[in-house]
Amino acid sequence: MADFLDRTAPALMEIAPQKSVVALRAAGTSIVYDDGELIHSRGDRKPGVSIVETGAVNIGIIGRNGAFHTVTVLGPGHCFGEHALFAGSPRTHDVSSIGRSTVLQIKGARFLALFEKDAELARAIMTVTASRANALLDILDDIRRLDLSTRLAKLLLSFAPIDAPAASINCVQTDLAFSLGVSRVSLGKALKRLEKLGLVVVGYGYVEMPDICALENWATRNG
Amino acid sequence: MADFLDRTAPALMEIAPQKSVVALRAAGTSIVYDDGELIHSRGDRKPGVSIVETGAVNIGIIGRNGAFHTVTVLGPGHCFGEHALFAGSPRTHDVSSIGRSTVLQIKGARFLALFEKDAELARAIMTVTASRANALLDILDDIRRLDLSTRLAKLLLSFAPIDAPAASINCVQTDLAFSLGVSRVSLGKALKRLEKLGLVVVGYGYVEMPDICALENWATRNG
DNA sequence: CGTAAAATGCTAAGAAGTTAGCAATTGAGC
DNA sequence: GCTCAATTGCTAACTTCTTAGCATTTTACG
Repeated sequence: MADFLDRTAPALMEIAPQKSVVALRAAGTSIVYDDGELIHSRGDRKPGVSIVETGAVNIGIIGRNGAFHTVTVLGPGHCFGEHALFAGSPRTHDVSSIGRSTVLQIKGARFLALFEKDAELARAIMTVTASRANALLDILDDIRRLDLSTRLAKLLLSFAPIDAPAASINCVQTDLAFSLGVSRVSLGKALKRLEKLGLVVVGYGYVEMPDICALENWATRNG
Repeated sequence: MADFLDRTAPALMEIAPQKSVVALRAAGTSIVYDDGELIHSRGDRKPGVSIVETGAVNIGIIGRNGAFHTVTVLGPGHCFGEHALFAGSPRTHDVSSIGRSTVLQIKGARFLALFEKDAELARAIMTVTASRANALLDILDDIRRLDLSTRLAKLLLSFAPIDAPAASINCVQTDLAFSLGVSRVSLGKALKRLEKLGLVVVGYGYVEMPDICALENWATRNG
């Protein structure tokens, strides 16, 4: 399940200039994590920036009942930990590995030193953070203003390749429900509403959007 | 109605070193706005950073029905517009003046030039943005995980002075409902629940927290 | 002081979401 | 090809929130 922050915001390693990428790699240590292994815990006070090199990581919170509430999933090139570093707060989320992953770990002080010297890196990390804040504000607005079907349509559209006239995405309803923060039952109902309107086709492990343009128009009309 | 981003995240002008503050003032133009005057519109593509000098501004979205959905209110020292500038996106919100306000307007290119030269300023704006992203993530998590009474308790606590044993805050229920994105009826019910537990006292235009510590404990137990 | 506006309190009907559980369908792997 | 786990579809009872409306209380101010 790739997710909104991974898609809505650019990856640090993709927008940073080559020389900054090299400097980051030199400043950190690559660590391999097994499936499910905990990378950081909420409350940790040892700040640092981590960058996914291979695989993917799950950012979320472990609730009191032990269930993991996923906030987002980050893939290669994406960074995390910079919020806590710059805000000076303890880590706000638990991070665990999805499958086997490689993560570049850079100590807080090292990263800040690079940030001070390298204005291009500074601008890149600022761009990532600003884009994420934007995405979060959007989601918050959507939750307040739009009904579930519309939010679902927007989520599905965010998975579609740009400029494609139609698309089919592989996903299970449980994950879609997670992303939107609702139950599977509610998500199923919302999907059915879209299906009745002819905007999507629901299948086992996939959702098709036969006319992305129509879906976009519908979502725009509602929001 | 001061609001969460104003309280949860530091103000740029307060954490930036004096010399950066001076440079920012020199780089921008102060403009005075009347009550309700529109400062920026959602969709604007002319990027720039704005800093509130006096008064306050309302960040929000004007819905299709014409109603203004407030996202946050920013007071003196706080900046806005940097998301759109760094993310390279059009402005995502409408900004209007609350009462008469003075806003320092800095053109995008000028701000970026300062950002490149002045690492301390870069760090300050990064700190503000990271703190805001943190706050937004927290709110999103809360919406998914906590019931309304608990979220209300956390909101009220965010208005209380630090380390005070008790507090009374001036606010109308309509504004609290807005902040939490719920109706006034639901907010009233949530307030009543807290009142029955003896955690708050509700009055006309104010809410008292006679025992902040007890309220904090209760909110923590629930979330 | 008296009045009007603002704010709160409350009700009722209905919409939407939740949990829990079970049946039916699909597909992956032996 | 069969089996079984994963996934989807659906129902029912329950909870929460919404809208709409009106009564009551409080405050501001002429």
